[in-house]
Amino acid sequence: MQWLMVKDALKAAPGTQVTLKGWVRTRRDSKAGLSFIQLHDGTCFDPIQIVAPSDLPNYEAEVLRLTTGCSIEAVGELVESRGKGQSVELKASAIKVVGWVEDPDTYPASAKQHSFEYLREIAHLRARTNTFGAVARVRHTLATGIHRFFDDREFYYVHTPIITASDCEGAGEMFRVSTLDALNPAKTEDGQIDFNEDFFGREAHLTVSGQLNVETYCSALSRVYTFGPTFRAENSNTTRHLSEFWMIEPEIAFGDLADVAVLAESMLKTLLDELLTRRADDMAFFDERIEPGLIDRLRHVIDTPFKMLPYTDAIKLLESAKKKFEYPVKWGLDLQSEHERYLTEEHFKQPVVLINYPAQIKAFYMRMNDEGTDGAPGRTVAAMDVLVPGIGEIIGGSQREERLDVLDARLAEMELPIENYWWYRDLRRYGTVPHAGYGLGFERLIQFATGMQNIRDVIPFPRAPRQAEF
RNA sequence: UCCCCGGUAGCUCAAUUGGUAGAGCGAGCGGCUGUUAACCGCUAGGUUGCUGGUUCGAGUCCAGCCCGGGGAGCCA
Repeated sequence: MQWLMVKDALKAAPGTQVTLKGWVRTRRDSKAGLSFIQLHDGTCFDPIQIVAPSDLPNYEAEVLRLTTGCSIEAVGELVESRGKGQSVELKASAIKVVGWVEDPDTYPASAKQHSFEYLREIAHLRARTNTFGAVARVRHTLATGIHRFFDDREFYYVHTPIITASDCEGAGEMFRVSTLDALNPAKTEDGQIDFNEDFFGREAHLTVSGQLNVETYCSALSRVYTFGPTFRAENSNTTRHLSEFWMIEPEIAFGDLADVAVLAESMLKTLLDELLTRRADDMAFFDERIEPGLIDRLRHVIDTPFKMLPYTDAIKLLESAKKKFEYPVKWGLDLQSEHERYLTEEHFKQPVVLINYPAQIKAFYMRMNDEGTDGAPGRTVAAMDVLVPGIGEIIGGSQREERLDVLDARLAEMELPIENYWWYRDLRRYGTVPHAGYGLGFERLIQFATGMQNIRDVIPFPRAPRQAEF
C-alpha cells in the first residue's frame, strides 16, 4: 500500500488506494454511521478528511475515542468528497492507532484558539498548530531560498565559526564559552581568572557575527556568504530581538556600497516572490488570520523600487517633518526607532535604504567616504541600513575599509587594541581589494514575510533573557 | 536595564464601595446531524503567581519577590 504525504494525497486522483499517517486535529461523529477525522502531517497547511465508517472492527473501541493529538495510520481509498471544504477525502478501510493522548482533558494543545504567549510555553507542541506549522514551512522555504539565491549568483557558502576567540567582533555583549570551574576557576597571581588554563588557552565566546571571518574568504573566493546562528548577550526584551538568532552575511570582493544595496534589494524581492509562489497555502493563511492585507503589502514591496536616501538628506527630511518626535533629530545623532518608522511607514510607505552615516556612530571597519559626500557637514562612512515597514532595520551593511592606513587610524581613534586585529589587517596588507557586505536578520525577515508580531514566534525554540526552556 | 499593563478552572476572560468565585471554549457523558470554527442538554474541574501585612472578613487594599505582555534603549 502506497504511503502518501497529506500534501500529495490532496492532489492525488480519486480511486487511489493509500496509507496516510499523521496526527488527529478533530473528530466529529455522525449517527449516519461514520466519523470524520481531520488528519494533518505538517506537509502542507490543509489537513485531509478521513471518513471512518462504523463497521470498522475497532470503531467503537478506538475510533470513537480518538481525540486531538492522537497519531494514527489510516488505510483506504481516496474518493471525491461528498461534503464541502475539500475535494478529496480518504474513505478508510482500516485505522490503526499509533499513539494515544493519555489525558485529553489536559492535552496542552487542545482544539481551541490559544494565545501565542501560552503556546510559547509549550514550544514542544506548538508546531502542531496551524500558525506554527505555517511559520515552520515558511522558515524552511526562506532558508532554502537564500541558498538558491546565492548559489544562482555564484556565491560560495562559507561556514564561519560559532566559537570565537578573536576579541574584535564588537557587535554587542558576548556569551563566554568556558570549561573552567565556575565556582572555583583557575586564578593568576594577582587574583584574576586565568584564561590560559581555559579550554582554548584564552578567553572564548559565542560569535556575534561571521562578518570578519567571511571577509577572509571573500578575499580569496570573491563572492561568499555565511548563514548561521549568532549570539548576543544583551538584556533586550523586545518583539524583535533574540539572544540566539540566525544571520545571513554576503560579502562581495571588488564591490562597493551600491553593489550590496542592489544585492540586498534583489535578494529581498526574490525571496518574497518565491515565497508567495511556493507557500501560497501558508501565505493565504497569514493574509487572512495574522495580518490582513499582507500579500498586497508584499506584492507592493516586490514591485516598487526601494527608496535610497543619504543619511544627511534623511536628517533634513525629518527636521522639516510636521510630526513631533520624542527624541531629537540632529546631524551626527543616530536615528531612533520613531524616526526610522516615520521614514519607512509614513513618509515613503516602502522599504528605505539609508546610506552614508556619520562616522562617529558606526563601526571601525566601515569605509571612510570622501569629504563632502552628500554635502554632509562631517565625516561619513559607506554604511547602509535597509528599513522596512513594521520591523524597522532588517539589514545593516557597509563597504569595508580596505586601506590599511585609514583602518589603523580608525582603530586608534576608537581606542581598539590593534594587536587583536592582526589577521584582519593582513587582508589589507596582502592584496587588499575594495569589498562590501551586509547582515540580514533571518528572523526579522520571517516576521516581515508573515506578519508575525513577536520574533519569539518565528524561531522554533527562542532564546531570550531568562528564556531557554526546551 | 528603564517605563506602562497584567497573573483567577486545561485555555481565554468576568467578579460593583473589601462580604459565600462565574461564563465561554476545551474535556467527559447523552441527543441530533455527510460533518467540517458543527449544533443542543447534562457533568466534572479552583491553595485566585509566591511571601508577608492591614482588616471581623482580602481575588479585590499595602509591601517585597517571581513570571508574562507591550513600549524604549542596544541592534539584525
